[in-house]
Amino acid sequence: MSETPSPKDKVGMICRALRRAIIEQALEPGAKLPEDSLGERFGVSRTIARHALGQLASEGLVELRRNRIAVVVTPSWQDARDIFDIRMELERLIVRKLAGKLKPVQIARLKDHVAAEQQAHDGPSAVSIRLATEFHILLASMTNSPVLVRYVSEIAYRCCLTLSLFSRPHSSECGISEHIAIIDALQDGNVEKAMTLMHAHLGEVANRALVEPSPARGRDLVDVLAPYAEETH
Amino acid sequence: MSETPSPKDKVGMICRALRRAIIEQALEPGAKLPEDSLGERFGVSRTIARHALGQLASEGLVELRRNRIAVVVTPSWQDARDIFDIRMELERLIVRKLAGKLKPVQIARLKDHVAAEQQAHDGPSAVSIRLATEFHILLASMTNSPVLVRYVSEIAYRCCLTLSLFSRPHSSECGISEHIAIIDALQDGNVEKAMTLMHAHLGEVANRALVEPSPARGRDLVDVLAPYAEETH
DNA sequence: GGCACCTCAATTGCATACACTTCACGTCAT
DNA sequence: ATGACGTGAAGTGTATGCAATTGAGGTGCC
Repeated sequence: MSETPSPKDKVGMICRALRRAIIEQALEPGAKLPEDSLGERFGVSRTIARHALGQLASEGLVELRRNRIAVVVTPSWQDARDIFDIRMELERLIVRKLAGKLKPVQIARLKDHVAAEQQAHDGPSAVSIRLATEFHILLASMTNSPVLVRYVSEIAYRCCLTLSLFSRPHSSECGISEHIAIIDALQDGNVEKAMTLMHAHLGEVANRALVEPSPARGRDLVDVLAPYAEETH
Repeated sequence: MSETPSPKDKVGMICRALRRAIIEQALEPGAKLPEDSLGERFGVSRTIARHALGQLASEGLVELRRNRIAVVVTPSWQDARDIFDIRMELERLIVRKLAGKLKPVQIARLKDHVAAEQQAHDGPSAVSIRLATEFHILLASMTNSPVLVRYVSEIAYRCCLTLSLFSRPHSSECGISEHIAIIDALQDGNVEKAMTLMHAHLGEVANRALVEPSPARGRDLVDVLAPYAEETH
C-alpha cells in the first residue's frame, strides 16, 4: 500500500530503497536495522525511519521485536512452503484473469521486461532474481486489482528473500524462457495452458528451496545502503 | 501482523479496538479518524494513534491521505469483486489444507464458535456479521500458516466492510448452517465436498453485494468509540 | 443570491527530548 | 579459566513542540 511515488513521501522512498536492498540481498536476512542509523543514512529523523520499518514489517520483510533492533526477516522453511502455496493460488488467479485479455501494448511491455531479464542475465544474480520477481508483479499489475497487486508483490518479494536463503548459489537462470512461454499462452488466450505453465514455473522455482541456509553476516549498514540511498532525493 | 496480545502493545490494542468498531459498523465507511481525537480517546499520544492508523491502512481498512484526516475506507464495487475473488482462492487453499486433518479439539472449537454465532443471531446484526467473519479467521488459524492467517484476516475484514456497504439490511442469517456443513465435511476429510461447500457459501455471501451503497454519515467519534475503548486498559 | 477570495482554527508532517529496556563488556568471586 | 553480576552505552517507546497544510466559514464583489 501507499505505493504512490509522490516526491514528498519520504517513508515510501525509504521503504522502496530498503525493499530493493533486501531482495537484492545487499541486506541479508538477520541484518540489523537500527532506526537511528537508517534515519541518518536517509537524512530523516528516527520517526520516519520507524514508520518505514513498520511498513516493511507489515509486508513481512522486516521483523519488529519490542525494544529490540529491527532485523531483516529470516523466513523459516515452513514459512517458505506456506508462502509458495499461497503464491501458486494467487498467480493462478492472475493467469485466469489475464488470459486472452491482454492488449498488445501490455504484451509488449511484458516482452520488454523479459528482454531486460535476458540482458541482466550475465550480471549479478541478485539483479536477475529481482527482475524475475518483478516480472510477476508486472503481470499482477495488469489485472487492475490493487489488492491482488499488493498481495502478489508482498509474496513475491518474500519468495525472493526465501530463495536467497535456501537456493543453490547459481540459480540465476530463473526460467526466463518460461516467462516467455507464459506470455505466449496468455496472448493466445489459452487459460489452461497458461495456468499449467505458471504452475510448473513456480513449482520449478519452489523446488530450489531445498538446501541449507546461509548464516547472516553483519556488514556495515552505511556501506551496504550507499547505492540505494541515491534515488531518495 | 503484530497480533500478539501483549499488554504493553498499545498500538495493537488500538488497532484491535478500531478494527472491531469498523467491522461492526460503529465506524462507517467514510468516518473521519483524526489522530488527536483517537489519542485522546485511548489515552495515548498522537504518535501512537498515528502508528495504529498506519497499521490499519496497511490492512486496507483505513485510508491515509497526505495532510488530510484519515478515514475508514469506502471500498468500491470493483474492489469488492476483486477481494471476493482472492478470498475464494485462499479459502479453497485453507479447506484443502484442513480437510481430514482437524483434531477433535479443533472441531470442538469450531462448533463452539458456531454456537456463539447462533446465540448472537437475535442480537445486533453487526455482531452476527463479525462472528461470521471470525469463523473464517478461526478456520484459517488452524492451518498454522501465519501468512495465510494474515491475508485471510485482512480480506475477511474487508469483505465484512464491503458487505456492510452493499448488502441488504437484514442479511444477518449469514449461513450459519453452511458453517456447520463445512465443519462436517472437513471432519470427514471430504476435500471436494468441503471445497464445494465453501465455494457456494462464499458465493452466496458475495451475491449479496448487489445493492446501492449507503452514504457515510458523521457521528461523534468519542461517542462511537466509547464501548470499544474499554478493553484497552 | 451566488461565487471568488481570504483568513484562521484544526490537523497533519516531522523532529526532538526523555524514560525505560536491552545488551555487551568488564569485574569479581570461585 | 569460568560464570554470575553489575554497569554503561546503545537503542527503542512515547510524548511533545513547531512548522506546514488544509478546509470551513466569513467577507466582499458581482
